[in-house]
Formats: sequence, structure tokens, C-alpha cells
Amino acid sequence: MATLKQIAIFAKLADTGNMSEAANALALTQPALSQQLRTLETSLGLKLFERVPKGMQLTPAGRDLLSAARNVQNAVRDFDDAADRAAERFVGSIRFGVTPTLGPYLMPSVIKTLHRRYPGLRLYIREGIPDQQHAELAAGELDMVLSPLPIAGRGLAIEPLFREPLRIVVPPDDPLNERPRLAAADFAGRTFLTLDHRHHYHRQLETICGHLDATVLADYEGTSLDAVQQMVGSGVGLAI
Amino acid sequence: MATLKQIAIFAKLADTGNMSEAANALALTQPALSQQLRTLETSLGLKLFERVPKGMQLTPAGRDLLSAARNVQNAVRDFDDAADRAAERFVGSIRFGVTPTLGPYLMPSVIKTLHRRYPGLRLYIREGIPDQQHAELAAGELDMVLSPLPIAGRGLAIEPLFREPLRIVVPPDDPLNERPRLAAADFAGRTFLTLDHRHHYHRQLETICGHLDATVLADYEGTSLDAVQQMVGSGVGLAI
DNA sequence: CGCACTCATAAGAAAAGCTAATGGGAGAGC
DNA sequence: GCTCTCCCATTAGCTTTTCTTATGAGTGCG
Repeated sequence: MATLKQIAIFAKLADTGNMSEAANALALTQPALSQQLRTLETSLGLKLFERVPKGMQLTPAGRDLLSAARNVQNAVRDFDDAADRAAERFVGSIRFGVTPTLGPYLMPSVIKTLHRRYPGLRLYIREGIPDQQHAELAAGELDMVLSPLPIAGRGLAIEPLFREPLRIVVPPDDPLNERPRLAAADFAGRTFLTLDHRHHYHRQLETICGHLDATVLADYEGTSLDAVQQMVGSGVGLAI
Repeated sequence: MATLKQIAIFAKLADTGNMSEAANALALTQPALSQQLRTLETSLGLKLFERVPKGMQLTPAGRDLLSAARNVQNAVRDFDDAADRAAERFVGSIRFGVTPTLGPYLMPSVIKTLHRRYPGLRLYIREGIPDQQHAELAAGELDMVLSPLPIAGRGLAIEPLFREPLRIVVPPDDPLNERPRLAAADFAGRTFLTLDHRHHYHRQLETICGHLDATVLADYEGTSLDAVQQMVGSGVGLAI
């Protein structure tokens, strides 16, 4: 029997035409998505996608099924909405903590959507260090938090939203740009910029630099990724 | 996140108002259904049913959600139907083996439904002993089989449909009818009627009679449950 | 001819789900 | 008023499913 997850995978894959991309968008890994798709195709008894070298392409049968799949997703969304209304969630105020590494990029559209769908909702958004916000969450000073995983959750409801690959930021005149492919050794001795050291991001970076024989620049700890990127542009160091 | 199984449980429970009954109809046990319902109510953040002494009664919130739940089920059914059409299943002929213990009671409505929804389908129905039909299935002489579980499946696709409790059949003038409650010892020395000994049902009965210190009547092996019931009525023995 | 991008597969680990057994509470009947 | 009976809830252990990490294999491109 088809599951909701399989239907979500089917729909997202039809949108992206790319397994890895669809998997990231659904907070899964590519093999997990591959398996689920195979399970779905087997249980339906038909092939939904043609595997072409550059990705996945809907078969005629897949095209026929896609609208039915979206209908299912809409029906589920309506169900959830009805539950939200019945529980009278999304009225009153919600105190929402976001991390500076994600907030500036996601919140604008989130705020817009929430305002449109829940006019009775007042949203208080506060940026801050994840660890501190987790403490505030536990203390009841925040209602929810948008934060990088993993989180040590003690009684928290955690919902993975998506996965996102890390990328290295290199200034335009850097010799690394000449290299066709980068290996770990290429970064030996280089310096990386970071955010405030209490960020999850900072600890990740230290781990990575340990593997790379690179150092973390201690002088400056920015609070926004944009600032860090600017500094990379002026040649102070690299960033991730 | 709500799952399709939880939505099915919600809907069936609203129909029956009784957990055990809903569980049987969904081929589950009562605790499994109870857990899933609790998970659903928790994740929705609201109580769907009021637990009253005589069963489960929809709350106002539950009533609001019920139609949305049915919409989801309809959307899924449409999806499956679209898959069936795309795969061109249900055209041509299907050879369908049924066991005599289930066939006479289920097939009439099944046949009607299939004819209505798939006019292009020709259905050949054959009654027979489960073991023999399993062999025919493996040999490609049958396409599908309706049969009691469990089945030793070697490459078969098995779909549990429902659970059904066993009941004891006692003739009207039997002293057992006087007893308010029956214990295993009450059946010591009694005789039970059975079907053909190759039925799964027969083996079940032998196991049960072993526990009860009762005997299985060897003289007659009927082929239909109705016949057995008739014989119980004429005082030949008991049945299950 | 190797590189870079796909998706598929395998093995081990983690999580979810199920069953069987049991408990507890509220009516119904004697 | 007491017991019986019919509910649903809970627990513990097991089975099944699902995920992740690591790896393979095919195809177009420079």
C-alpha cells in the first residue's frame, strides 16, 4: 500500500527531476528516497520515472498519476488545517527563536505565509545562539525554535525540515580556483572564518579544520553569514 | 505527522465506536489500534474521541475532522484506481481461488463490486482446500487466493484483510447453554465437528481440542460451514 | 581516458509497529 | 451491594520496517 511519504517523494521527484535534490528537500538521504521510490513502483506495479543519465523523467503512467498524488497531498493538508483550526492553534502569539545562520534566509517567506494563512497570529521572532535559545525554550520563554540538527531533545517535539550541503567559499583571486578538484590536503595551513564560537556552526568548523590541518581564525567572530562572506571577498580567509 | 493508517483507524473507529471491532476490521489487535490513536491525538494536539464506558464517542473536534479524514481516504483510493488503470490491471481474466470457510460469505459482495468497477474483468472463481490452492498459485494455475493466515509465502504478495474471532456453536438444548460463563474444563470429553482434514481450520481445531481434552469427530468431514452448523443443531456434536 | 554527475545496492543500526498478557474502571444483573 | 462483563490503557518483548553510511556502476563531457 502506498504511504504518504512515498507520495510526497513521488511529487517532489516530479518537481525536481533529481533524487539527491528531492531527498534533501524532504530531509532524507538519496538511498532512502531511492528505496522508497522502488517500493512504491513495485507495489503499484508500474514504473513512474524513466532513469535518464541526467536524472529522472516522468513516464506517461507517472504523468497520469501525478495529479492524483497531488490531490492526496492537498487532502492531507486540508486535514492538518482542520486540526489546526479545531485546536485553535495559530491564534494568539507565538515566540519563535531562529538561528542567524538560517533565519535571514528562511524567515521572510515563512512570515509571509503565516500571515496569509493565519491572520489572527502574532509572531515574535528573536534571533540568537542556538544553545541559548534551547535553554529559553526549556524555560518556556520561547515557544518554538528553528535550529540546526542534531538537538539534544528532552521532551521536545523535533521535526526535521530539510538537509543542506555545506560549500566552501573562496575569494575570486585565490589559487584554489585554478584547481579542477579540491582535496583535503589543499586546505592545509589555510585559515577559515567563523561565527560566534557558541554556534553549532563554529563547532562543526573546528571539527572540519581538524581534519584538514587548517586553522580557525580566532580574531573575528561574526554574527551573520553575509558578513563572513564579505570578509572572504576581501581576502581575510576562507569560509564554509 | 498523521499517517494513512492513523486516518483509517480514525475513520473506522468513528464508524464502529468500538476499538476491538475497528481493530478486527483493519486486521490489527486492539492495543495496536489504541496506540496509533493515541499517537494521532497527540500529534494533532486534540482529543478525537470521548472514552465512555460503552465505547468511543466522537468529540466535536473529531466530528469536524472526520470529513477531512474521509477526503484523504477518497484521494488515496483515487490514486490507487489511477494506478490500476495505468497498469491496465483488472482487464482480462483473473483466476481466483477461495476457501470454503470464507468464500460463500465474502464472494457475493466482492463479485458485485468488482463487476461494477471493472466491467472489463472476467473472474474465474474456484473453491478448494487452501493447501492445494497455494500449490496451484505457485504453479501459475491461479492468480490469487483468499485464504486464512498465516501462509508460508515464498515470493507471494500477502495482504491481511481482517481478523475474526472464533465462536463456539452449541445446540439449543445443550446443558452448556445454562452456564453463565464457559471454562476450558467444561468441554472435557465433548466432541467437535470439523471440515475436511486438509483445511487449516481442521488443524486449528485439533490444537484447540488438545487443550480442551475434547475430541474431534472423525466420522464426518464436511465441506461447508453451513453443513457443520446444521449437524450441530441436530445434536451430533459441537463446532467452532 | 578520466572526471563528474547520475541512480542503485549492501550492510549495519536505529526506530517504529505489532502482539500477547494484564490492569483498571464503569455499568448491568442478580 | 456484589459480582460479572465489557470496555480501553499499559507494559514488555519481539518483529519488521526504514534509515544512514559506504560503495558500485553506468553515461555523457571535456
